[in-house]
Order: sequence, then structure tokens, then C-alpha cells
Amino acid sequence: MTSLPRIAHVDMDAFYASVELLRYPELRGLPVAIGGRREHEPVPLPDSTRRFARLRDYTGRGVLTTATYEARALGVSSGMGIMKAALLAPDAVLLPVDFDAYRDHSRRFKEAIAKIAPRIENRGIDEIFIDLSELPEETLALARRIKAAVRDATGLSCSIGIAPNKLLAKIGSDLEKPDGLTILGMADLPGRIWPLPVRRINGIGPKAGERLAALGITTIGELAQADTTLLREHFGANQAAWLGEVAHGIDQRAVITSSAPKSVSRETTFERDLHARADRAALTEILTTLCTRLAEDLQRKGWAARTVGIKLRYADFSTVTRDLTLAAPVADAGAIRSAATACLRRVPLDRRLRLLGVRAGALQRPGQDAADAGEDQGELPLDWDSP
DNA sequence: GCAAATGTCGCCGTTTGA
DNA sequence: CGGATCAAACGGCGACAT
Repeated sequence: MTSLPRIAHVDMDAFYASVELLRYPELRGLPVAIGGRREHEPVPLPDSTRRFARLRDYTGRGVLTTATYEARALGVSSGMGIMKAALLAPDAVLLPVDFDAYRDHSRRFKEAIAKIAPRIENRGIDEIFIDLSELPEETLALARRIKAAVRDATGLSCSIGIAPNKLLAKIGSDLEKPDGLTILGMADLPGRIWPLPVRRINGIGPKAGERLAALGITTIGELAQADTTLLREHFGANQAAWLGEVAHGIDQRAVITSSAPKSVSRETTFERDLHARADRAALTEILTTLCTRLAEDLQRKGWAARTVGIKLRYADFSTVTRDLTLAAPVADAGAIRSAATACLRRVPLDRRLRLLGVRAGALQRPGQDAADAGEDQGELPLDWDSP
């Protein structure tokens, strides 16, 4: 009664930007970027048009969260500093992020898909894996039906990859973006996967990509052919074994349809670098605000934390963290603040700071045992992103 | 003088208890 | 009884992802 695995990866196309275009259809076809702080809300004009901010109007330390394909064509990309993006596309429209709107559309597209295929793994706000293994319908028809359901529910397009495992489904969903539909089998490995750069593998980031390039390995095919001893020498036994498997399209990970959160955090980058002593009052207020918001979030979700941690980023971008495990779980702002303050005492404060963060970990439901994956206790509904 | 916010996982060194 | 050892918890950090 066991069927061969059939996994889909659904990835919304330029998600935040596309949601904004639903609201501001006059921006369709223009380069638009999403990011930065609140003050760049579009301004309604008397003639019932709107005035939009441009990238060139921005000053500050923000980065772009995403951009329309027209903006990407100008070299603008996710994660890019807004000031830098403004040099490439000064006239591109800049919109602030509106997470409430994105969460709302996220919930809608996931619910629409769940009616067709309920075994869904959340991968953040704009993508999911779906286990299609037990469904009878033919793959292409199913893929088209999922895409149509997403469009009907949200007015948005997505790209879908369907393959025998998560690894290939994820690569596949990216192959024909936007509005893509890609079905991959193991037989497609040499023709469609091996020519791709190793960075397309989920889990090979900038560092591993650089180290592989230094060994003359740039494509997945080259990785598949690479000498296993060489890989072991440079990456260690575990990672080398993983590299060898993924290069051959092998991935046994299951679709995880429920999980409990591991940590909750709040952090902020200051408008200017602050000094622990000279700006003590400002830092104190920021810490209090972070702890308050973190506590609100914890209480709203019904969690308490047995570990509290801080994160500091110095002006030179180096980062340190400190954790403190408490005797009893806490969820109120005062207790979190006390613990965070204790952590701060263990960190050098003689250099200027650019970021402060507070984290709550080792989460458990108040008065119960520690949360652990697999337990029914903290299961998340489909719309766990929503407030 | 600059690159956000939030979250997960793996590795490794240290501590601690048995 | 000191020492070796082992496992679990803790803590710091890096890498990676959206």
C-alpha cells in the first residue's frame, strides 16, 4: 500500500511585491522594490492617484525584502541595501513592508491548497512542501489544479516543482519561475540538474559554494563526480556524505506537517551606532521595548521560555550572543528583561553597537514539560504566521 | 563609515553529574 | 579514593533559509 514519494514545492512569485501590486495595480510592469521603514507609504493625491516613493528618496540602513521582476532586471535583488539598490534603479518605486497583508494572503493560498492536498509542510510565509504521494490524480493535472486554486484564492501566481523528493521539488519550483510548472524524475538528473550551479541546492550557501569553487567544483554534476576522499578532507565525513547524496538527487526527508516553535526573538538595528555608556538611556529603552514585544508575542502564542538570550552586533558587523537558562520558564517582560540584563553583563560593551536582539528559547507551555517536536502539545495550525 | 528581521540546525567546547 | 570516562545539558557561534 505504500506509493512512491511524490513531493511538490510551491513558491509564490515575488510574493511581497505581487501582493502590493494587487493593491496598486497602476504599478504593474514597473520596477518596484519592497523594504525599509514605514515613512514611505504611498500618499493619496487629490486627483485620486497616488504618489509613490522612489528608491532614490531613501536614506538609512534598510535592505530590500524583495522586488518585482522588472526591478530585478535592473540588478536589484532581495537582501540588497536600499542605498545600494538606489544606485542601480533610482526611479524604481519603493514600498514599505506590510506583513499583515502578506500573512493574510499566505493563509489564503495555503488554505486553498490544503483543500486539494492536506499534507502540507510550512516553509515560511511564501512557500510550502506538499506530500502528494497518497493522491490518485495524475501529476500534471494536480499541479495545474493547485496553481489554479492559488490564483483563484489570491489573484497571485506561484511556481511549482513536483519530484520524488523535497530536494528536487525545491530545485524544480525555481526552474521555470515565474508562473512555473516543473515535473522532475530521477531520469532528469543528468539533463536538468547536473548543469545547475551547486548553489541551487538548498543548504549550499555562500560559504560552502566558495569552498567548492576553490576545489574547481561549480556545477552539481561536477559535485556528483567529485572524489569522495577530497570532499571528506575539505568538508568532514558528515557534510561530504550529504554533498554526495544531494548531487545524485538523493533526499529521504519526510514532509513534516506539524511542528512546535523552538524560539521567538525580537531585534532591531539602530538608526545610528550607539555606545553602551554614552547612549545608555537609549539602549535601556530599546531593550525594554524589545523585551515587552517579545513577552507579548510569547503570551499571545501561549509559550514560556526557559532560556533567554541576547544578540549584539558591533559597528564592525561582528556578532556575539549570550544565553542564560533559568530555573523556571518565564513569559513576562520583566523577567525576560532581568535575564537579558544578566546576559549583557557578560559581553564587552566598550565598542559601538549597531544591533540589539532578545531571544526566548527552550519554549514550553506554562506549567508543562518541555516542548518537543513530535508531541501533540504545540502543534501549529496552517496559519501559524498570523497573529 | 555599511548589510533587516526572524528562525532552524549543526558543530564544538565546557560543565556537570554519575 | 582519585581518576578515567561518558552522556546530557548548556552555551557560543557559524551557516543557511525566507
